[in-house]
Amino acid sequence: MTQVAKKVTLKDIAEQIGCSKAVVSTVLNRSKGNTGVSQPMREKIQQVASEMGYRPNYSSQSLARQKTMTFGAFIPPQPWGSIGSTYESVIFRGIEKACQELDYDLLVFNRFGDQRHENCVEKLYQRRVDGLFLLHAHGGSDWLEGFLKTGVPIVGVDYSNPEDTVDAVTFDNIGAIDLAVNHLHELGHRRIGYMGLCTDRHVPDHVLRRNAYRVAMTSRDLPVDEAWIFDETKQLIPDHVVLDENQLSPSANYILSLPVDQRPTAVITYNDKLAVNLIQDLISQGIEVPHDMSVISVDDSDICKMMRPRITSMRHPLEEMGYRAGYLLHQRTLAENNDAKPIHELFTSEVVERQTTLCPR
Amino acid sequence: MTQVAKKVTLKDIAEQIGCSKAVVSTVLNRSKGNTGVSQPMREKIQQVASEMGYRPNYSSQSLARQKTMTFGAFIPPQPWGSIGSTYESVIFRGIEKACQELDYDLLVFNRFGDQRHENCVEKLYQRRVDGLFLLHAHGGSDWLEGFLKTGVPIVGVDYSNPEDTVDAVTFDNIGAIDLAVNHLHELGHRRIGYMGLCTDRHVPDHVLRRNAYRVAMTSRDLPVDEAWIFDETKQLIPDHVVLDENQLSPSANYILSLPVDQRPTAVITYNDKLAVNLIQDLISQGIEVPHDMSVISVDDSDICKMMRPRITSMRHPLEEMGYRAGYLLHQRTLAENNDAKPIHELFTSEVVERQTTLCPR
DNA sequence: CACATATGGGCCGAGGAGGGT
DNA sequence: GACCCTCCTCGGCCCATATGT
Repeated sequence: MTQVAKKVTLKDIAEQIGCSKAVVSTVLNRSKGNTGVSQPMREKIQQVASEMGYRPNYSSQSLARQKTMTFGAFIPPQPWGSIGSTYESVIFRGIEKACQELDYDLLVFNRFGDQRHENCVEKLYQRRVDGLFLLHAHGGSDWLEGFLKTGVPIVGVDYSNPEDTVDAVTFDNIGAIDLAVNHLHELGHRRIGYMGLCTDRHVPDHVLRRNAYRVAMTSRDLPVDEAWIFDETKQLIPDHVVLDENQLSPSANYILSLPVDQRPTAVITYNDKLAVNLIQDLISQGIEVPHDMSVISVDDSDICKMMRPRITSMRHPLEEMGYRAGYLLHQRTLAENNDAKPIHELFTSEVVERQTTLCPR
Repeated sequence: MTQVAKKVTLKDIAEQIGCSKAVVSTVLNRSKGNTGVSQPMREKIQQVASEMGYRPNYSSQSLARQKTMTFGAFIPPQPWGSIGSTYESVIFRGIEKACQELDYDLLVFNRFGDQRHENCVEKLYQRRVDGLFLLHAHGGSDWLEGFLKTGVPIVGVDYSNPEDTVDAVTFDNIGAIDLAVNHLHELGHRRIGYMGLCTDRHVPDHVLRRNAYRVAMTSRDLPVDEAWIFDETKQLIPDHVVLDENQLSPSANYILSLPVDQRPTAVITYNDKLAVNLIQDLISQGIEVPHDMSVISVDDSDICKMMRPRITSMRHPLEEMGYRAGYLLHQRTLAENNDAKPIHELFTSEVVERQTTLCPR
C-alpha cells in the first residue's frame, strides 16, 4: 500500500485543465510572470491542484529562484564540549524561531566538531545555503577569511572580538562581569575574587572576563589582591591532562590553601561548571556557601537551577541573540550590495540571584 | 573588495576549452553520460576548472539527480524539555557522524517544538529531504500516518513501541531496568523501590519502566511493596502545576513520610532529574546517600557526573543508535521498492556505577 | 566492425519576459 | 487593460548520435 504517489508537476495540472504552465505557476506559487488571472481560472487551478495533490518541487524552485531558502549554522570545533551543548541549544532556539518566521530552513554544519570548516566553505560555494550563522567563534580566527571569500552572507552569534568585516551579535562580557561585581559589592563584599581557567589555550572570553573583573573592581575603589585571582598563572593545567575525579577541584584546592583571613569573601567564576565544582568541594570541606563564601557564576545554564544551593549566575540573552541574528542574516540576504557597513550588536546580561550569594559574615 | 565571484558553470568551462558540457560534467561530477574521456582532455578540464574556481551548483544537481542529499531530523514537541536537550545532542552526534560519512547534510525540523508536524510533512512532499529521522516519538501517535503517506523513508530513533510500519532504533527499556534491579540486588538490596513521574499525561517510557521494575523484582523473588512505588497514583501533579522550588521534591517528601522501617533501602528513579532532586533533598534531611539509601537513575546525562555524590545511572548507547539510524535510513534511500520489512533494532543499556549505590547497612 | 572519444540537445520542474487576442 | 500563451532560463545529467582510428 506504499503508493509512492507519482509526483504531480505544474505541467500535469496545466494539461489536465488545458491551460499553460505559466498561469498555473502564477496561481500556485505566486510567480510574477503573469499579472492577472481570472477568478474562475484561479479557482479551477486551485481545485485541480488540491485534487491532484500538487506540491512545488523544492530543488526546482531553488534553481529557478536562485535561492535555497536555507540557512546554515556552523559551530567551530570546541575542545571544552560538555556543558556547551545546552548553551548552544538556547542560541539555536532563537535562530530557529526567526527562521520559522522568515520561512527559512536550518542546516546544521559540524554540530560536534568532527567536520572541518573547509567542508562547510565548499557548501557555501555550492550555494547550498543562502546565509550562514557562525556560532561562538572569536575574532582573529585564521579561517574566517575562507568563509567571507565565498560571498555568502554571514552573521556571527556569540562572536567575541568581531572584526570589522562581519556582522555579529554578542553579549556584553565586560558589562556582565561589572554587574556581577556590582551585585556582590551591593551585598557588602569588598574582598571579591575571580576563579578562571587554567588551560594553556588562549580563551578570549576568559581573558576578557578577567580583565573586566579588574576594571570593575578598581572603578569601585575595591582592592584587587592577586591572591584572589586563580588562573593559569597560578596553576597551569594543559588540556590533555585529565584530573582525578576524586580530588578536589583546582580552584577549591587553591582557596583552601589560602590562610583563612586572606581569603576572599566572594568569588566570581568564569563559568557554571567551575562554580559547580567549587561549591560542592567547599561544602565538602566545611566551608558553607553562601554563608562563609558567596559564589556567582557566569552563563546560567540549567545546572544552576538544579544544584542545591541553587547557583546565582549571570544570564545572557542567548535566545534573543539568536533570534536577532536570524533577522540580520535575512537582511543581508535581501540586500543588493553587501557593501553596507557590518553591524555589531551588543546584548546585556543580567544577574539571576539564587542561593549562593549573601552578605558577608 | 567583496567580489561576489561570478558563478562558474559547466558551460563556461566548456566554452573556455572549446569542448562540450557533457565531457566536463563527466570529468568533474562523475556523471555517467559518457564512458571514456582521454587523459589529456581530463587533465585540461580539471586544470581549467580549478583555475576558474568551478563548484557544482547544489540546486541544479538536486534537480537533475532527483536527490537532495539531505536528511531531516524531526523532534516532536515535548512538554518536559530541559534536560532533554543534552539527551538529544548525543543522538544527534551519532546521526551526524553517519551523515558525514555518507555525505548527507542534516536539516533540523522543529528543534524546539514550535513548528507543527504538518509543516514538516509539507517539506517531505516537496522532496526537500531524502529521508527523515524521527526522534523519540512513540508508537500510536496519530500523526505518524501523515509522515508515512509522503513515501519518504523514515527511521525512528529512540522510538518506543514502534509500529510495524516504520524502521526504528531503540534502546531496551525493559532490559535497562532489569540491569538496574540486578545491580542493586547484587549489592545485597532486597527492598528496592521505583520513583516515577506524577504527571497526568501518558508517558510510555514511564509505564514501560514501572512495569519492567515489577517484572524484574518478581523474577528475582524480591518483594514488591506498593508503598515503595511512587508515581501519579500516589500523588497526581498535573503538568500545569509549578512546584515551589523551596519545598522538598514530591518523591523525597513521600519517602520521608514512610515510617523508617518501612522504607526501601534503594530506589530506581525514572530519570536523572528525579534522582538529582531526590538525592539532594534526602541529604538535606539527614538521610545519607548512598549509606542510608542507594539511588540509581536512568539516562546518565551529564549531570550525573557533576553531582556530588556522583550518580550511578543507566547509560543508553544513544550515539551508536543515532549512527546506526543514519545507515538504516541510507539503506532505505537506496532501495528500489520500500516494501522490505521494517527493521527494529534494540540496543542494550549498561550500568555506570558511581557513588550513589552501595550495599545496604 | 569494434572501440575510444566527443557532441548535441532534451530533460529535471519551476520562473518570468514578451507577445497576442 | 484584462487575460492567457509561447518560449527561454536556471545548471547539471545523460541518452542518442556522430567522428576518427
